[in-house]
Amino acid sequence: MNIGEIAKRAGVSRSTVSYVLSGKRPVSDGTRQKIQRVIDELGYQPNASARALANGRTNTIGLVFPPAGNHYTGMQLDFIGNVVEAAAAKDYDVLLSPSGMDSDRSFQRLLGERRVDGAILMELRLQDDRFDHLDSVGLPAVAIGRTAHPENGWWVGLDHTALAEACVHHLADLGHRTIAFVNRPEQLLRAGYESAHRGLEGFTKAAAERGVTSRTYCCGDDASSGQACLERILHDEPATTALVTLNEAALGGLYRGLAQAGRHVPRDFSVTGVVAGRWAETVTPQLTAADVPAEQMGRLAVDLLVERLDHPEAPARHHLLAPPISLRASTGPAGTG
Amino acid sequence: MNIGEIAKRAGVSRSTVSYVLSGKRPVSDGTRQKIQRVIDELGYQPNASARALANGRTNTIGLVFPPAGNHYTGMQLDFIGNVVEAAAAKDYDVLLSPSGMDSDRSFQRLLGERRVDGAILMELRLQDDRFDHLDSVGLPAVAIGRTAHPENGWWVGLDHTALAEACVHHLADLGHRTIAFVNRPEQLLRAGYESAHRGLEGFTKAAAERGVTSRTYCCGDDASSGQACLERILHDEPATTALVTLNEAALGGLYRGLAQAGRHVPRDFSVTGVVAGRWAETVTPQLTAADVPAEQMGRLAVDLLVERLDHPEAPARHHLLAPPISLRASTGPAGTG
DNA sequence: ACCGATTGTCGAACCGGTTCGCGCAAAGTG
DNA sequence: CACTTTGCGCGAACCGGTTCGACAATCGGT
Repeated sequence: MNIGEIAKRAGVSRSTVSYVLSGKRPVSDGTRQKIQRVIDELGYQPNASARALANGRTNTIGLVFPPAGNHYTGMQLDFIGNVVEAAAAKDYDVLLSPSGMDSDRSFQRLLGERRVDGAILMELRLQDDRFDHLDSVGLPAVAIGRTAHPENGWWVGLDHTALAEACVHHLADLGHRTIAFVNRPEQLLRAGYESAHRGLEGFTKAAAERGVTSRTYCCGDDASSGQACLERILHDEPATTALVTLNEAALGGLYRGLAQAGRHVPRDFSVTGVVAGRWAETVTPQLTAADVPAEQMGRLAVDLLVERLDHPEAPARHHLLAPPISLRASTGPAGTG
Repeated sequence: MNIGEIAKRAGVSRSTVSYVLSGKRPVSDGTRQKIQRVIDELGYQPNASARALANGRTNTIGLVFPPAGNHYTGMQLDFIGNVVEAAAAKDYDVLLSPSGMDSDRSFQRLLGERRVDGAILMELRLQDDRFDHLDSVGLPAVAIGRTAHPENGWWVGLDHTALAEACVHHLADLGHRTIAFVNRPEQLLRAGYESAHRGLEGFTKAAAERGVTSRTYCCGDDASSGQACLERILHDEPATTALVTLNEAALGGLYRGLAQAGRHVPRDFSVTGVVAGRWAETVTPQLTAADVPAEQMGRLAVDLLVERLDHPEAPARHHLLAPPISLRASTGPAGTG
C-alpha cells in the first residue's frame, strides 16, 4: 500500500495525495475529501523510510546509554522510560544505543548511517568523546549531565556538587562529625563520570568547610559490594556515624551491612544521598535524600533536543537542577556517645 | 557523503560501489581496493533510510512496553536493557514504543509506517489485541509472556503457574498453614495480565492441594501500597505466617509493613515470590525467590525474532522457562506458635 | 585464428515518498 | 471581450541506496 496506489484509486496524481497529507499546498475540498476517504478506507500510513529519505529527517532520536554490564540503576532506567514518553508526546521515536561496548558498533551505526536526527547522551563523563563523534558527523545532541566545560553546551544536569554539599551540611547540622562518602565504582570514577567526580568534589569541600572527619570510598553497583563497603567503612573508622551515597544500587547492601554491624538507622547511624525518589521509598527506613527528578529531566532533555532540531542556529541552553533534600526517616541527630 | 560521491572519487559506477559493500557480486581486486580506500578515507557509511527503502528491511526491531504511568519494575527494565544488547549483538537497533497510552499513536506509527521489521511485546495480556494489530499489518512478533492460546505462537515466557506453585510448596514444606498472595494491581489483573492470572491460578491450585488457608490480594506497584497491603493481610488474618508475591515494586513496602507489625523475617514470617535476582538481593533479609532470568529471556526473545525474520515460514517456536527457587534468607520454618 | 564461456563493470530502473515548476481553467479587471 | 490574476492539479526530478540485464574484455579450447 503506497502513495501511488492511493493516487490511482482516488483518480489523482501522487503529488496531490502528498499535499493532502502534508497540507503544504492548498487542495480543493472536493479532491481532498475524495483522497481522504480512500486513505481512511485503506488505513494508509506513509512509509517512514521513504519519507525519511526524501526529507532528510527520521523523526527519531537516539538515546545513548551505558551497557548493562555494570548493572543499571533505577535512576538510569527511570530516565529511559521518561525520555521515551516525552519523545512520544512530540511524535518522535526513540532508538536505544548501548555505548561503551567493545567496538561501539551500535553507536557508530546510529551516527554514521543517520538513523536519528539527534541524540540524548546519558552517563556523561567530564571529557566525553561521544560529543566529538557527534560533532564530526554534525548530529545535534543533548546531554543528561555536564562535561568539564558546560558553558556553551546543551544539557540538563543535576548539580551533584551542591547536592553532596547539602547532604554533608544536613548531617553536620545534626551533629555528625565523622562521615563517609560512598561513590560509584572506581572504574567509573577513573573513566571520568561526572556525577562521581562532582559529587566527590562537593562532599570533600563541604566536609572541609564543616571540619568533619571524612573518608571516601568507591563501591560496586550492587548490593553485596555495598555490604562489603560498609564493613570497610566501620573497620577503617568505627566512629563513623553517617554516610552520603550516590550509589543507588549499593544502598540495599549498605543498609544490610549496618544492620549486621548492629547499627540502627537512624538512631546510631544516618544515611543520605542522591537517589531517585521512588527507590528512596522502597528501603526501610525510607531514605532522606535529594530526589533525582528523573521525569522532569527526561522531559527537559527531549524538549531541548527538539528545540535544537527545529532551530539549528539557536543559542545553547541548559538546565541545572538541584532538588531539595526530602526528609524521610534515615537521618537523625548524632548519638551523644 | 553518498554512494555517488564515492563512485565519482573512485572513478567507478555507483553499482560497483554497492557490490563492494554488499559482496553480492564479485569485484576485481584492483577496483575493490581502490574503492575501499576511498571509503576508508572518507569514513563513508551508507544511509540507513535509503537502504531500508531499497531493500524493504529496516534492521530495526520494536520493543513495545507499557508506559511508566504505573511505575516500571526492575524486571521490566532489565528486559529492556538485555533486549537492546542482544539485538545490538546481531546488528539490529531497537526502537522503543510505549503502548497503552491514550491513543497509542507511537505503537500505530511503529507498525503502520513500517519503522521496524518486527516487534517484541512485553507485559502480555491473556487476550492481547496488539497481536491482531501486528498480524493485520503483517509484522512478525515475539512475545515475552504467553497469551491464553500459546500453542502456535512465538514467545518466551515464564511459567508463572509452576513458579507460584513451587513457592506454595516451599512454604508448605516449611510448615506454613496460612499464606497470603500479593498480586499485581487490580487494574492489571482486570486487564488480563498473564503473569498476574497464571500466578494467581498456580497459587490457588497449590494452596488447595496442600490444604493451606489462603487469601489473595492485589497491590499497587509501589512501596506504600505494599505496606498498606501487608497491614490488610495481618488485619484480615493475623495467623498468616507467609506470603508469596509477584509484585516486585511492592516488596520493600511489604518488608516495611512486617517490620512495623513486629514480625521478624524469617523467624515469624516467611516471604517468597518471583523477582529478578538482582533485586531479590537488595532487600534484607535477601529474598528467597524464583529468580527471573531477564538476561536469558531478552536474548531468547531476540533470537526468536531474528530467526523468524530470516525464515518467514519457519514453524512457531517458544521457550517456557521455570527457574528454580533460589534459597536465600527470607523463608524459614513456621513458628511453633 | 575463431568461437563460446567467463569475468568484471556499467547504466537504468526501482523502492516510496517530497517538492518544484508549469499549464490549464475559472475568476477578476478595465 | 481581451488580458491578467488566481487556484488546482499534474509530471518530472530527486533523496541514496539495490539489483538486474547488457556488454566489453579476457580466457581457454580446438
